[in-house]
Amino acid sequence: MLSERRLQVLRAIVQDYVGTEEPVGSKALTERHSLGVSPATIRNDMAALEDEGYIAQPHTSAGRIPTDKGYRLFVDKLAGVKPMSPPERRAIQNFLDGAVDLDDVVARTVRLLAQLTRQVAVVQYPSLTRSTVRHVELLSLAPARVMLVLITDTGRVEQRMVDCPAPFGEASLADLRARLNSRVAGRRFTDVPTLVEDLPEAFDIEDRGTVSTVLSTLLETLVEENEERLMIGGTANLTRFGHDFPLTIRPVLEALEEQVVLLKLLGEAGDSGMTVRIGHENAYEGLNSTSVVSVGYGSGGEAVAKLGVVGPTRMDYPGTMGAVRAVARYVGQILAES
Amino acid sequence: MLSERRLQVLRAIVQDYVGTEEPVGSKALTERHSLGVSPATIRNDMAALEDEGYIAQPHTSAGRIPTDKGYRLFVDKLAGVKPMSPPERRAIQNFLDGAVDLDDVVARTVRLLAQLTRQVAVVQYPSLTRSTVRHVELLSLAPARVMLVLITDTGRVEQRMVDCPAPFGEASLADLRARLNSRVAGRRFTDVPTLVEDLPEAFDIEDRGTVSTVLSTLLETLVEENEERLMIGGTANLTRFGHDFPLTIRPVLEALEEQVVLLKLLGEAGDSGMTVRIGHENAYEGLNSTSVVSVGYGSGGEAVAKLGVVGPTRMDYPGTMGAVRAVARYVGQILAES
DNA sequence: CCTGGCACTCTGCGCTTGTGAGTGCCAGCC
DNA sequence: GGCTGGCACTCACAAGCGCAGAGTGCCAGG
Repeated sequence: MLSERRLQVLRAIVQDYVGTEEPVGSKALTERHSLGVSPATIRNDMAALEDEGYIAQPHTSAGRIPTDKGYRLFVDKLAGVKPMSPPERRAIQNFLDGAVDLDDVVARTVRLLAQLTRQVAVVQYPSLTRSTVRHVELLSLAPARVMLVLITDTGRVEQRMVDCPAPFGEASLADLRARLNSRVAGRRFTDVPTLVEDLPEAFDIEDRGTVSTVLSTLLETLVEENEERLMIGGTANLTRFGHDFPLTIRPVLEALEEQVVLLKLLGEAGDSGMTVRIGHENAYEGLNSTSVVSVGYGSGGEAVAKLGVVGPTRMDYPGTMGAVRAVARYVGQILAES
Repeated sequence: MLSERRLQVLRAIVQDYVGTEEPVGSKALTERHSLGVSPATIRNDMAALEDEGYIAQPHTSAGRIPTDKGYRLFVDKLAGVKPMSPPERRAIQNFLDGAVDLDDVVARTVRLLAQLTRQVAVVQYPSLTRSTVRHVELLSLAPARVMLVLITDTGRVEQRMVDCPAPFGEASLADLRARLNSRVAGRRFTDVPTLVEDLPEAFDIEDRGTVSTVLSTLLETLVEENEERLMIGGTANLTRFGHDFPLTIRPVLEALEEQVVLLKLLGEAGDSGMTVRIGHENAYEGLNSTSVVSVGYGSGGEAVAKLGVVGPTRMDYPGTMGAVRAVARYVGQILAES
């Protein structure tokens, strides 16, 4: 177990390193923090911290930098979440309030997060599977061609073309529309399959094929869109990384383009509360030198999707966590209102 | 006027420089291209080309590299568009054919373009203003709350909530829906305002307020969405730029995040045919060391939006132009089918 | 108008050296 | 037992130097 002072030393190292981006030595530490002991003592503490794996030296006879394990301890025990200041909160709210539709909400959220944290922001669109159906609309575009439009409670809209096996009258279409909506409107997406199971039986034999086709397209939409969408922004902030660019930045950009990777990343994060994944804690190799701070957001008490930021392991954790939490909270409010 | 051989020399310089990324000297030129003259002669030609501003030396006594003006001449006079090979064409078509909806078409196009050109790809969503209305749907969600859904011929869907000044019956709504569609379905977006101008007059006095509200929301949607959306991809390819990263890559990433800048960029490009903007020809400062190759695409003969790639001025112009043209062509086909 | 030759000018690389920050360890002090 | 000052040691990094190589411009001759 580490003594209180050694924890203080670790905290000081993390703070200084985050600020200066340079390995921090024992002398500098005593000068910048009033620890009440001499550099030599700090050196002993540092040696102990290094033995335990919390800090490391880039080269012999250089200062120390925190390891992933060191950051982990810092985040868990030594640092809180820095709340946003009232003016910042107002700015967030004002900025998000101007959104006109879901796309706009997501786009604004990404921009906001990227600006606040000066890092790369990732925002997942509200997930279909956890949402409920607001309305299903069917439009006849041609005698045997129907457009299916699905509207969710979060304002998301999906549409699909359906080629019917047989012509389908306007009256039957209206009938199907009415029956469909009375069954699924307001229900969760996951419940839809069982709710519509026996629907074809209510129709004349010649329409059943078409009804089945429409329904299976609807179910497909639910499943397919389960591969959810997301939006990223602030990639220019990557250039603030170390100056050892190409090697660092490349895999990160690649990871960001692979939405699958990102979705998995967000998915793995805990369902409630904020999750911080530091360096090698990220399963994806390209993100081994980055940290991901993520949190769920939602219109009610329940999370419908996640958002977060990706930045260097050497980041301002309290500030970043504060910004992420605040943004998630306000986005949830906006969604609840619309 | 430049002699034929000097043009050949310029072409050779561009090709070699694009290939090797290093300034090319007179000796190397004679070795790699059979120009039939000695290095000394080439030197004279180079001096002439430099006087005319087509090439430049990074430092005294280094090889030459093409200037923006040099690339311009190369693109205009010395190089054609390199057509895609049949297997490549098939691959493009196969890849795009798998798309399930408009978002997917755009997403796949971006990926494809980025992979083919190994550069940053930009694809604009089919523009609303140049599209036609396929259908307008009105849904009553609450007595005084209507959802407006606009579906375009390119498959794009926009929706808006409308808060009505007075409760609006299901019958009136159906009436409005029918009248609205009979007027605007199949018409161009730009024509809609005049087409619906006198519509409120056809309704009872108590409904007119609501009808006007709905219509003005519709018109707003048309205008607002005129600020069009786009998707970008392949930013990881930026890391293949020079090794003088931070300075080069940063402004480019920033430009790519500013959709406004990109839209302007695409907008400025000629409406028909392929446009190549080289280096300083780009109005936006951050893109002064990049070239943009763009072209319109559309479902019919007419362009509904544009797509293109952003890369270093030192790019393989014939290959890039070939890829951009081929992709645009196939995307147009896909859109026409759906 | 082309060519070969020649002197000149740079950049880039490898080498050496010096400096400074930082460490580890030890003996002494409280 | 824990803290402190002192001391020798290690390395990364910057500066200075010399050298090789690539490339140029120019000129005289074919």
